[in-house]
Amino acid sequence: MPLPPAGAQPERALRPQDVRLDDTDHAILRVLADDARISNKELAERVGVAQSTCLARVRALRESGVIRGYHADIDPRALGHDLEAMIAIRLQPHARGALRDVVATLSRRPEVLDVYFVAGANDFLLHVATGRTDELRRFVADHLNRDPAIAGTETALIFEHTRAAGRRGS
Amino acid sequence: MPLPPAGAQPERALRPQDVRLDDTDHAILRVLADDARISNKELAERVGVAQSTCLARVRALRESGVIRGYHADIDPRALGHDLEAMIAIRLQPHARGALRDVVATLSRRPEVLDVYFVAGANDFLLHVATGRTDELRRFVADHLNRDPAIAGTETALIFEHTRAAGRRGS
DNA sequence: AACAGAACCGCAGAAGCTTCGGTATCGTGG
DNA sequence: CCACGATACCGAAGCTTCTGCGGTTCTGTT
Repeated sequence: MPLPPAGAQPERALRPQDVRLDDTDHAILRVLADDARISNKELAERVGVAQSTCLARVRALRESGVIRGYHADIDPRALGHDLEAMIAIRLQPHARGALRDVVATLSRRPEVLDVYFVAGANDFLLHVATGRTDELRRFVADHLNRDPAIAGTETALIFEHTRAAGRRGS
Repeated sequence: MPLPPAGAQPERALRPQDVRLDDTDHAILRVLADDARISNKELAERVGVAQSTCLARVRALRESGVIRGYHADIDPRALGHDLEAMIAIRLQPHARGALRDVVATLSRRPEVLDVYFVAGANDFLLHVATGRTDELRRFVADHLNRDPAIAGTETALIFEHTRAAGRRGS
């Protein structure tokens, strides 16, 4: 993968789907997807390139947007969030234009983990985590049912959530 | 948070929901959730403790299971996965006992990103990413519809997926 | 075969990591 | 009220890693 020009970052010169990745890039991504805190030295050894080369590759992947970020995976239970749920939400037909605003507001709530905009009967899904059932009920009542743009919701409790193979570098 | 005894790791002495976290721990988690590749030195400065203390805290959080891992967030489009979907799956009533096996097999597929076990009409949700619509159709046909344990599926294409506030450290 | 451009490597100064001994704080029991 | 142990914190220092740079190799073109 070519390094970006030395001058000011193009920021978005090419979209991630247009970037050409070779085997070394794939190996780097696979390792970092599994352990983002690995040292550059060990990463370089594992993928079989020099440390300096490896560092340049990782930077290029980061700047081109292929790597969107590095995140610690925190157990929600440790934060007092023992309950997770997936909430499917339908908007009022006339309110579709306000979809972005509705979601932006919801995204700022600490209970909300992920937002999925979907096709079909529902407009988007909210992955949320709360302390207990009454807290979840309150979230749905106060922030969803009260909003006139929202036509309906369907809440499904999550018993368990696991990251699968695709998350660990195909 | 107390460090585990020097001897062999208890591995699971206490569950994440029982761990007591103080403000420093919360600050550490907040920073690491946002940028897992930050250096220990800078992390220590941001949360206002010595590097040595910070390192001990992070290790304790990791070993107690509060931090489940560190992962690079890879744009699926860079891997040739331009299409994401959420698939709701119902099992045959008599096949509920085999739920674990069904999911374990599916989890190994590179297309599968997340598995959510849920309550309600559906038994679990699959968050998947594939190259194109025909690849998604093939996945559903070959791995879901063909399985006799699976009673039905509902596929919803994902237009966009964003991480919300709860992912960035309450 | 000569050349240009890109990618890679090793090196070395700079920066960061991690262990260790010492200190402060807190709670308990004499 | 003080001695004591346990706990957590800090600073320092040796060791490791990081990272920019110049030189080299590789690849594809003319």
